[in-house]
Amino acid sequence: MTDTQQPPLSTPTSLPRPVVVPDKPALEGLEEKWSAVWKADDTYRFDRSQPRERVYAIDTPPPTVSGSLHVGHIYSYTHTDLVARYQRMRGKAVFYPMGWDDNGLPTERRVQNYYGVRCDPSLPHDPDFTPPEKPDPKRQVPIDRPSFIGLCEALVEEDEQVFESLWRTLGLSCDWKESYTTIGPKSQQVSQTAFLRNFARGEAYLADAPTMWDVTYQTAVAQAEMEARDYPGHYHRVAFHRPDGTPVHIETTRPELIPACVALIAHPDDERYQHLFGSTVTSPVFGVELPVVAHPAAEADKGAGIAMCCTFGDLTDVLWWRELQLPMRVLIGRDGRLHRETPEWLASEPAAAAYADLAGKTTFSAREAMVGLLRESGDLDGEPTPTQRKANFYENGDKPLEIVATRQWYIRNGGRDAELRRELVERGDEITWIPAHMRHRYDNWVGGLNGDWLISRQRFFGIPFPVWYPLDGDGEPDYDHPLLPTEAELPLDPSTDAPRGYDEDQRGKPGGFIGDPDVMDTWATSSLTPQIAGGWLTDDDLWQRVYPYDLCTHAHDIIRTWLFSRVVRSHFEEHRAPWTHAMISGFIVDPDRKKMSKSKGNAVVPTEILDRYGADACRWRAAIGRPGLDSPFDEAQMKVGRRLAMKVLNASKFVLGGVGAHDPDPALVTEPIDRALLARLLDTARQATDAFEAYDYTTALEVSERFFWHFCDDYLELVKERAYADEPSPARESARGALAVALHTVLRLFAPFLPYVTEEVWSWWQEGSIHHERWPEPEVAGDTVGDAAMLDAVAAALAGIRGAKSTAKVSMRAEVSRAEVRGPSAALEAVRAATDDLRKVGKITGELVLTVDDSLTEPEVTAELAPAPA
RNA sequence: GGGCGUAUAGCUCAGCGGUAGAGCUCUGGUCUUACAAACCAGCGGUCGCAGGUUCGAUCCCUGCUGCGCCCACCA
Repeated sequence: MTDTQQPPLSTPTSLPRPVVVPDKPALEGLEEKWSAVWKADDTYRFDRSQPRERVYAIDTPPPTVSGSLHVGHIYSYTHTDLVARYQRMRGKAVFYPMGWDDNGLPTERRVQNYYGVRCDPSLPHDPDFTPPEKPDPKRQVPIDRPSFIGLCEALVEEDEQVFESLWRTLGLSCDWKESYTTIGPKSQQVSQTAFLRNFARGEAYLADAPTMWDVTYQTAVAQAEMEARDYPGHYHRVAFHRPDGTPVHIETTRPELIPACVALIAHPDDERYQHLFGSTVTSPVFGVELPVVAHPAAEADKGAGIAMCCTFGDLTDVLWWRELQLPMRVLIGRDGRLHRETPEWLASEPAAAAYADLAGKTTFSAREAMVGLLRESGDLDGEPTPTQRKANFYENGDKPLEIVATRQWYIRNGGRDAELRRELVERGDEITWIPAHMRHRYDNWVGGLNGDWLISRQRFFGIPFPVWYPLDGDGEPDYDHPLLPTEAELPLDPSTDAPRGYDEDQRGKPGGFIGDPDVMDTWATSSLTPQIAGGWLTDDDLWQRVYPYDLCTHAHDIIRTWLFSRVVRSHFEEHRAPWTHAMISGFIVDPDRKKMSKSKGNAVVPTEILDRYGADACRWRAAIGRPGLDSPFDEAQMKVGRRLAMKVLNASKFVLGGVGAHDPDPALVTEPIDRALLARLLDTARQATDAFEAYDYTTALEVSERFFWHFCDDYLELVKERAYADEPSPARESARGALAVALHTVLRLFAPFLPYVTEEVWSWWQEGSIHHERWPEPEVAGDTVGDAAMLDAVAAALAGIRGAKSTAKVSMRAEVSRAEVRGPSAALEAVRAATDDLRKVGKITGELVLTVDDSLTEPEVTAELAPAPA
C-alpha cells in the first residue's frame, strides 16, 4: 500500500455534519439517555436473515430472578457482553437472548416469605383467594396449589422487570425480544417433549430407589445440588452381642438408626473380625438377629473397624445394601421422623416397647432417646465423644439429607454407565474451554458421578411430568405402564388434563388414572436453554441458524450443573456439544478473598455501585478480570474505570472541539510523527483483535488503554500547537487527520468496554450508533503506515524535558534556554523529525542540540532552564 | 485423600529463556487555555523455598511450602 492510500483504520465517513460538543461533558445520565435510545432503536436486534456462518449465538445463563444479585454477577454478565459486542462489530449477527430462571424452589421460597403462605396441594382451589395482608413468615397460611402458583407467577414477573432494568443499565446488548423464562409455555413444551423423547429412547426412567432427601422441603435432591458441610456429632461406642453374649463393639454417630440395622460389616482382610464372618449377632435393646459379613468398602481404621449397616444412614449403606443384597428396613419417613407405627421386624417384645420411645421423633430427638435406652441396657460403652464430621446438605437446606427410598424420575448421565460417561467426557473435549483448565472441572465431575441424574421434585412451581399412571381395580397405580401423551398434546399438566382414552371423572378411581404429581427440577429445564431460546420444535429456521451455539458463559460454580446438564441433553438429542466455546468466569470475592454471599453480609449491591460509578466504570472493572480468575472487590478500581470514561469524554471534546469535524482520513497524514502514531494505532488494533479472537478481552482492553493514555499524555500534547494553528498548512492538516483517525479508531476499540461514553462521543460527530460500526480491521492493512518506534524516542525526549522541569520544581510552562538530547542515532532521527513539536511543547526557546551517543538505548536530555521572569 | 489453580512492588495484577512492568497507594511538584475527580516527576521487588536442565532461569523440569477452589470423606 502506498503512502496516500487510506489505511483501513477508519471507515469512510458520511456526509459532513455539524460537530456538537458539550461544554462540560459528563458521565451522569448517559445510561438513562442511551439505554432508552438503544431500546427505542432496537439497536441490538438479532438479524435472523443471516446464515449460520454469519451468526454468533450465545447461550447466556438465565439468572434466578428470585435470588439476590451482587457485583460478581454483573461482572460475569459483562464478560459475555464484551464478546457479544466485539462479534457484532466484526459483522456477525449476534444471537444474544436473555432468559429468566423463574421456576422451582427458589421462587416458592420467595413467595412463601413474601406473602406468608405455603402450598397445601390437598386444599380445593379457592378462586377468590387473596394473599394475606400482613405476611407472618412464622405462621404461613396454607393455600391451594393453583393459588400458590398464581402468586409465583405474579411475583416472578415483577422480579423480571427489575432484572431487565438492571441489565439494560449495565448495557448488556441482548436482544430482549428473544427473551424466555424457564416456567413459560415454550419451556414447558421443550422440557416435556425432550423428556418424552428421552423416555422413548430409554434415557429417562422411573425407579424406586434410595434417594437423597431434604426433610425440610420434602423433596428429592440431585447429586449436583448437594454439598458437604461440617456437622458436629458424637461417636457412640455400642455393644452388639454374639449368641454366647460376647459383645461386639461398633462406633456410630447415628445410634437412632440401630433399629434399622441390617448387618455388621468389616473388611474381608481384617483379622480382628475373621472369626465373626458368617455368624450372627443381635442388636442391642431390640435383639434383632443380624449377619456379620465382609465387604471391601469397610475401612479397618475407621471407628471400631466394623460398621453397622442401616437402611439407610449413608451412601456406603446403600452400596452394601445393593451389593450384599441385604433387606431394607426403612425407619425414617419423608418428614424426617421415625415411623410412628412399629416396624414389623421389631414386632416382638421387648423391641416394640423400646421402639415406642422412638416412634414419631425427629432423628435428633430419637438419637437422645436411643442413647437413654442404650444406657439402661448397659450397651453404651463409655460416654459419647464429640467429633466433627461431614454431612451432605441440599445446597439451599439447613438440615442434613436423609436417604429415603422413593420413586423418582432419572435421566442417564453416565453415573452408572462407563460407556456413556466416556462419551460425555468426549463431548467436553469438543468444547474450547476458556480458560483451558476449566475442562478438568468438567472431567472430574463426570468421572466422579455415582448415580444417574434425578430430575423429579416433590414441589409445585415447576414443569410437570407429562405422565399418568393407570389405576388397577384396587385403585393402585401401575407404575410399570405409564400413560404418555403425544408430542402434539404438549404442553400439558397431568393434574388437570386427562390422558387419552380416559375421562376426567376417572381420575383417582379404580380402573381410572392418576397424574404424576411431581415437577421437573429447574436444571431439567435449564439444561435445554439452547433449545428453548433457539426455536427447537417451534421455529426450525431459527434453530438452523443458531445451533450449535458459539459460546456459553457462566461462572465456574455451575459447570457441574448447568454446563454438564446441557451437554447431556444435547448429546442425547443432537449427538454433539451444544456450543463450541465455554468461557468461564471467576468470582468476585470480598477483600479477604471470601466468596460473596448475602448471608455472610459481605455482598456488594450492584445497583449502588452502578449509581456511584456508572456502568462504564463497572464494565471496565469487570473487563480487567480475566476468565476463570477470582478477583477481590476493591472500590478504588471503580474509580480508575470511571476516570478512563471521563478521560474519553475530555480528550474527545478536545480533539473535536479544536479541529472540528475533520475527516478521519489517513491520506492527510504526512508528517513522520503523525504517521508514527497511526502505525502505533494499527499495531494496537492488531493486538486487540488477536486478543479478542482468543477471548482475551482483558488484553484487548489493556493494549487499547495503553495506546489511549499515551495518545493523551504525549501525542496530544506534542501536536496540539500544530494542530490548532490558525494558518492552514499540510503540517496542520496532517496532525488534524491523525487526531481524527486516532479518535475514530480508539472509540471503536473501546466500544465493547465503554458502550455509553463511546456512543455519546460518537453522537457528537458521527451518524448512527457506534455499536453498528465495524471493528477496526487491521488484517487488511499494510504495514508501511509509519515507524511506531519514533513515538517512543520522541516521548522519551519529552519525558526528559518534563523531568528536568519537575526536578527543578518549576511549571511545565517554564522556558528552556538550552536543551541537549543524547541518544542512539535512530532515536535522534526521530527526535529531529519532531523538533518543531518538541520545541513548542517543551517551551524550548534556545538551542536544541542533538548528540549521537550509541552507548545509550534511549534518549537522555539535559535542559537548562531560563531564569524565571521577575 | 484425589484433582485443578495460584505464589512477581504495600495492594490488584501483567509479563517472559537474555539479570523486572502497569495501575492503585505513597512522596515531591505543577492551576498546563480537554480534564485539579487533572497533569508532571519520583520512591518502591534477591519474581514463595530447594534442587535440576541451560552459556544464561522470574520464566522450562522435579520436589517442598503457603493460599484458593472442586471432588471424595457421615461407621
